[in-house]
Amino acid sequence: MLELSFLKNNKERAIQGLKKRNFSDEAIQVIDHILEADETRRSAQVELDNNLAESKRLAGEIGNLIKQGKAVEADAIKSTVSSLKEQAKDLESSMKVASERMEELLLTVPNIPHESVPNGKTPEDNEVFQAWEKPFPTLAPGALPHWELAKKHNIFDLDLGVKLTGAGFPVFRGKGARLERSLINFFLDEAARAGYEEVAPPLMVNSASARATGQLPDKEGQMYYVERDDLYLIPTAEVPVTNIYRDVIVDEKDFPIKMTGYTQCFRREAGSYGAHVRGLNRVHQFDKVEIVQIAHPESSYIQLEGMLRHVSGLLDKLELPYRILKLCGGDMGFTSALTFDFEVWSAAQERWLEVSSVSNFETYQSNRLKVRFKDGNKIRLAHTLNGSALALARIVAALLENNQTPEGIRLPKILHSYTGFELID
RNA sequence: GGAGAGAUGGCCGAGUGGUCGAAGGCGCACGCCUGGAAAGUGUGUAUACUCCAAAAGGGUAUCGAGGGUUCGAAUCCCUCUCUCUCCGCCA
Repeated sequence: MLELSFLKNNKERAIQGLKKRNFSDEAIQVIDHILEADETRRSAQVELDNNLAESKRLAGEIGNLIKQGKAVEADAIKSTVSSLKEQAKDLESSMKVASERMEELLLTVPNIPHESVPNGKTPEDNEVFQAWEKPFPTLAPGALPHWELAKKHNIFDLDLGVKLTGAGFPVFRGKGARLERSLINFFLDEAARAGYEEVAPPLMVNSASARATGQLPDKEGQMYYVERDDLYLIPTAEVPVTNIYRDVIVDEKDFPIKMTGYTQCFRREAGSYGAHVRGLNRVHQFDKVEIVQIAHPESSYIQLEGMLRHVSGLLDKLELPYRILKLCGGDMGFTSALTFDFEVWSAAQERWLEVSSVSNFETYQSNRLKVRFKDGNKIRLAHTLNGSALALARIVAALLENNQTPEGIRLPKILHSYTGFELID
């Protein structure tokens, strides 16, 4: 949620930002509506505050009069207070109506894109920030997509997942399960080396947490919901890990706060079916190591660059061809100010697969989370950032496809000590 | 799941209807004292919204959450949540 003060003081910038997100002129008027609602709320509050102050003063007077035994005078004032109280009810409700309307509208406004975000409407308009300069792996004729390789080498089984649970829940087996676990350990070890504190959070969160990181109300349909206990299965570790700092006033000395967490992620992915989601390309449950930072506003973009380097390093070590995209205004997530996507080349499918999304949310998320720090006497919102480092399922897909040989799948060197084998045959 | 006890500021802990955003202590910050430190001592030390051009200084709300009684609630009543103890169940 944007800060109201930002809209008040930087209205023109906000308008330009929404234009970059392809808001129509009509839709942009939401800003005026928000400011109007705020104006209404404020004037109602001033009146209410004055009313309550007067009631309080009179109530104190009544106390004194009663002590002095002047019951008649006290009763006279009581009726004044009662009528003040009647007015207060009305003022309170109009204040509530206005502030609810304001918040409702404010929630419909996405984050203002960073100035470097390219214009555009669709994924085709994303800017290639770092291209892959080296050659792609060349596969022997008859190379298989990863779902075929999975069957051949007994790495994972989607049909078995259907039996146990339903479509989109892969069952990893044998060396496939070991590969999965190896990648998790590798990613966590690398994150620890880069200074991220490891966190093993709950896989279910309450609605307050889901609201604070922005999954509610926007993405309610994307999360699995356990009605009986009013809990949501997390779609990403970002939710519980970032919420560690909900309502916390951070000591400035502790910036940047760096945390990493491995979790399974659960996504309903309602309405996405078809060939492009075959195999591990899109599943309901997958493993992911997430990196999260809470940073000082002045240095959050430096931290973002560090996160990009971290993710690049992982892909380099896994010897996977990848490129980095800077997302355009139309393709960026609702809450993000600047997002870079990492895509690995999936050689048999001959397509790029998104394996990481690294974003700076500036204060958009922290405004709902209330992650703040003291800047002198002022309390300011911190910046939050996060990125996948990395999402497992698609990495596995690319590793299988790119490294297939007639003898089997040759794993990159970095994984050998984790897996205990070099070849999946 | 059953029975009981409890929830107050960064922490501990007073406060059972009036001037209580809340005693006292600890912690923390700054000053005095000291050669330096400890001890001692003085001052300050919540958050949100809001008034004021800003600062200074006001106002309102907040004592787990929500509702109610009352002129007035941390204090009384109701609902919910959470924590602790005992029992039951159980990786």
